[in-house]
Amino acid sequence: MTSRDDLGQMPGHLIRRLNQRSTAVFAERMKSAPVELTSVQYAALDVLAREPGIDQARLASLIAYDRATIGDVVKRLERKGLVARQVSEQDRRARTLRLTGEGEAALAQVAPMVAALQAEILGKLTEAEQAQFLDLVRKAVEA
Amino acid sequence: MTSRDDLGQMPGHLIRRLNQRSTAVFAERMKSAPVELTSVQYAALDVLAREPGIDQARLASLIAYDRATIGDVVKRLERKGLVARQVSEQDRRARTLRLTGEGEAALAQVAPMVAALQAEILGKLTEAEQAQFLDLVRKAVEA
DNA sequence: TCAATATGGTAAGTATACGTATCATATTTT
DNA sequence: AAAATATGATACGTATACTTACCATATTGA
Repeated sequence: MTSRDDLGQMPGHLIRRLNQRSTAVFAERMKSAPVELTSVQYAALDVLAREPGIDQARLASLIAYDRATIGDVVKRLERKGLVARQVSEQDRRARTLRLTGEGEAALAQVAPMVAALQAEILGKLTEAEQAQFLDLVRKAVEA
Repeated sequence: MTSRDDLGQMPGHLIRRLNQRSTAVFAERMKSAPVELTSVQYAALDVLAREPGIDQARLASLIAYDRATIGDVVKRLERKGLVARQVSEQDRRARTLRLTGEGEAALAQVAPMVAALQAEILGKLTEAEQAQFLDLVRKAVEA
């Protein structure tokens, strides 16, 4: 054929397709949720439940996004009434973030669904393979 | 702590971060390339070199994207002068795609860099682990 | 053959994602 | 304290990504 490597064997391509599958499964399952969230929005709510009062920069660093992206995500969560934003008293540049009551409720309702859907993302693998895979990914993205 | 699963252990989150690393490595290496391509643009060129004359729908299916996304990708490649688009004679709805001379040259220059960068994406893993990882991903995204 | 259906492409809308620049405010350095 | 630097947030630009709707053209079926 050609001397070029097959695209379908390249890590980058395979990883992209797996991520695609992951987001597709997430979106599909969320269709039947009381509050429809994207996976990024869920991640943000999850972190804010654990660490209320952090600012956007810290939120971004905790879920590994850049500030610009998180700004928009938070804006949408605020518009949905799930997150409240407030100018920090210690640092007037920063906005501290908190879940609203509605945000807490949404997270509580959605969390079990999200936990359940995780296995489906790797549904083509046996349980042993899933565990192995997760070990490898954790190592691959390690700081 | 809480009863919720740790985000950092969830497949979806880990896969997203790995994909993030993958695209970051790609973009970083491309900065020193003669023609700067995104990974999707590279994938499109690669497929068109192997199968000249296919239309956008077929291209989309071969690299696992939807038609709308590929439409924009092709538009940008056409604007860069790397791909030529032509109304199909067999099917007037379809546009057949071909690399231009410039597109061929760009692909030839970039292909070795792309092949080389793949190992870096999984650079935190040993070679044996990389092979293992790829086997698992291939199985996970299998049709 | 003509209606029903399917398919290729585009348009519009939404949501990521990131780089760079800019502004406001903090912190550090001199 | 003034200057230099760093940092939080936003704005803007570019590029994915996917859904739904729509138009044009093909194919299928009655």
